[in-house]
Amino acid sequence: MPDEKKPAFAGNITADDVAAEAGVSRWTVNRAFRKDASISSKSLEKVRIAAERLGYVPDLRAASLASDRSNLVALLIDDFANPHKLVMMERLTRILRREGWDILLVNTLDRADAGHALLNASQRRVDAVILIGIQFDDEVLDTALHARRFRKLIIFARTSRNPNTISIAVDDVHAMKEIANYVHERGFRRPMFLAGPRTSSAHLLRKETFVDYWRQHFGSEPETVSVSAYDPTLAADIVENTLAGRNKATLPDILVCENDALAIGATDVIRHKLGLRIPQDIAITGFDDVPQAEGANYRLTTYRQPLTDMAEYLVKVLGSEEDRDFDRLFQGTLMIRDSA
Amino acid sequence: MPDEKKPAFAGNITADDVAAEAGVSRWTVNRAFRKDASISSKSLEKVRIAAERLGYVPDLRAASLASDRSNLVALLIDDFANPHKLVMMERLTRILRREGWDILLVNTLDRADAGHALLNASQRRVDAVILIGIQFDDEVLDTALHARRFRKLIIFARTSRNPNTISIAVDDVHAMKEIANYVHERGFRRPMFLAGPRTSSAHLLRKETFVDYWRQHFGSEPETVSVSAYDPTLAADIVENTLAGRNKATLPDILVCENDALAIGATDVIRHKLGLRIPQDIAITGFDDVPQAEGANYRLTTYRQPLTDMAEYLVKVLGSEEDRDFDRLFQGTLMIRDSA
DNA sequence: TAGCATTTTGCTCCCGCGAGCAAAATTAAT
DNA sequence: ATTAATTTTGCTCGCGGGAGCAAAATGCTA
Repeated sequence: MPDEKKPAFAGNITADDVAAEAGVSRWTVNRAFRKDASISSKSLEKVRIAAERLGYVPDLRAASLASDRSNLVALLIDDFANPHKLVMMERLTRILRREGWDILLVNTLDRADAGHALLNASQRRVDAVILIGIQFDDEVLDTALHARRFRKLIIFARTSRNPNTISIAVDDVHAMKEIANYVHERGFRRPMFLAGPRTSSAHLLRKETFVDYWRQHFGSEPETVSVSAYDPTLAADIVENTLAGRNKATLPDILVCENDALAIGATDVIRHKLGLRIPQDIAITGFDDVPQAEGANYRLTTYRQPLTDMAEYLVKVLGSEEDRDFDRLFQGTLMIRDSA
Repeated sequence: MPDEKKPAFAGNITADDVAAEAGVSRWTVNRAFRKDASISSKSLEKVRIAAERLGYVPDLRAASLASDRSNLVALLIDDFANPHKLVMMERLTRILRREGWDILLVNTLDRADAGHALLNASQRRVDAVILIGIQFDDEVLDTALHARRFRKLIIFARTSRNPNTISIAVDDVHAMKEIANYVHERGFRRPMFLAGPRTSSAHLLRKETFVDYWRQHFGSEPETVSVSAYDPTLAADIVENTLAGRNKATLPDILVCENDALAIGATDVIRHKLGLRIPQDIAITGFDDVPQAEGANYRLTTYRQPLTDMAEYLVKVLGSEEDRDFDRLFQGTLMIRDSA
């Protein structure tokens, strides 16, 4: 007694069924669903009609198993408190899907979990792994690569020193020098650098570049403070503790932040807890250009990463057979707004 | 001439290789990697060692093909401008992964794309589809269900009237009544309701509930305004256009927003463009309790959804064989802060 | 219309693993 | 020690489709 009111679970319709219905062989049916296959328009039409009637769609697991191509990429991500992650995901998922790539999303809980996350992806036989998390330092990457079961490992929006990876990122060194120059030009003299987690080796680049460049060109040694995650809430706490009780003389005149997540947290606390005005009492710069940076509330001077270009480049890399590893740096744009 | 400096692509090691290495049969190797299988601890150990040496991990595509269980769920999402989506994704991915579910992420570009997105998921033979997008109205759902090739269709964080779906959501009706009562108690008399897209049939519930309840209990008819997406930037524009030029008498005394994304955009523009104080000149309430709602900048009075409980319930539903469809409503919590 | 080149179709043999059963090995009971 | 009960192991067959080749069908030329 079939349950009429509920749509049936149609998982068991196979190419053989369609073949029988259309009066062709199974292989002709499969060819009808492959874009490069040689098939006459007549049988294509017959198959289309039969497939439509039966509600058939090819099984990508089986296709993947037989062809050794999954058309799946794993996206390993963490750091969900950072609003920029949402932007990156949107851009990547949109462009990858447009090019026919499906995405396996893996939330990498912490550094110890990174290996499991990679293993997870391996078992699905993904064609490539894209890392947009921050937990993947060189040590983790090495063990991951040891047991690599995917063709490409791509680090997105972060530079990597590891020779066996492909990295697609903005040119941090160039960017931070541009920021440093801008800050100095605008007359700021006592910058403080607000950095992310110390463990995040790749991002150290921004801090190091800024501090070294400032020291060499403008003499003084900038103060630096570190937050244990790219989380506005944590940044707010640290900034409050660091700056509370300072007076005009001891307060930095600008807070240069490693990214917008930190800058946003800092802005909130500086205005509402410390009661200071931005940029008059203290200016702020960020990095990433998240959507809210442009809004009326923050008007944050920041550095825009060309995410769309980077994502387009990523799909090009995925499509190419070239398996030589390399890095690719993009140039961003300084977005000057009211905060500095 | 093997390339020594680069880790090999180890995709071709199969259970047969491990079997030969360990001196057992292929099936014993596979059993060693299944948790419910009957295997002696001696051969388990032998297999573990051999697998470790060869770098073997089972192929989940093949396992899925043979067992008709993929342990994969598709997560269909859109509306990336809404910060609450990031929170939902974090919670869902964390809990699903903990329970052994892998996630296929699909960015549903627009309403017309919804069908393709579902098809996409079908072809990977996912065990279930989770919808956290807003594009899925009843019409789209019906065509989706027509060709259903997955066992469960779950609508998360939204109620659905469709009888063939499972929905897990917060009790919007109860919530909006609670908000309406609170607003009235605090002495507000001229609320304006800021709603999301008119097409989003499910969310209409919040607006309708608030407006009807207010009219019935407190006499007056609240003004309502609609924004075409849950995007703070768009909300800001609409609010500015709507409220600009109004004086004390014509200005609403409180802006009740359908969710925090709208409330945040409204807050920014009310403060920085219209130059009004919150809550003295105009108060604001939201819905969702996104992380920034608690921050020093917004201090938003809003309604918290019990996301963790909802996600835990979701994995329970996924695990059960029960395929009767049903809805489950959760009770949230009114978070009273400074904005109202 | 014959003769040949070119498409189109069907087929064999895999891809890597699981269900379910029969044979073998181990353990328990008498 | 012998037999029965139980666990462990190996095996056949199938999951749904792809690569690559041979057979069949079609198009083209003279």
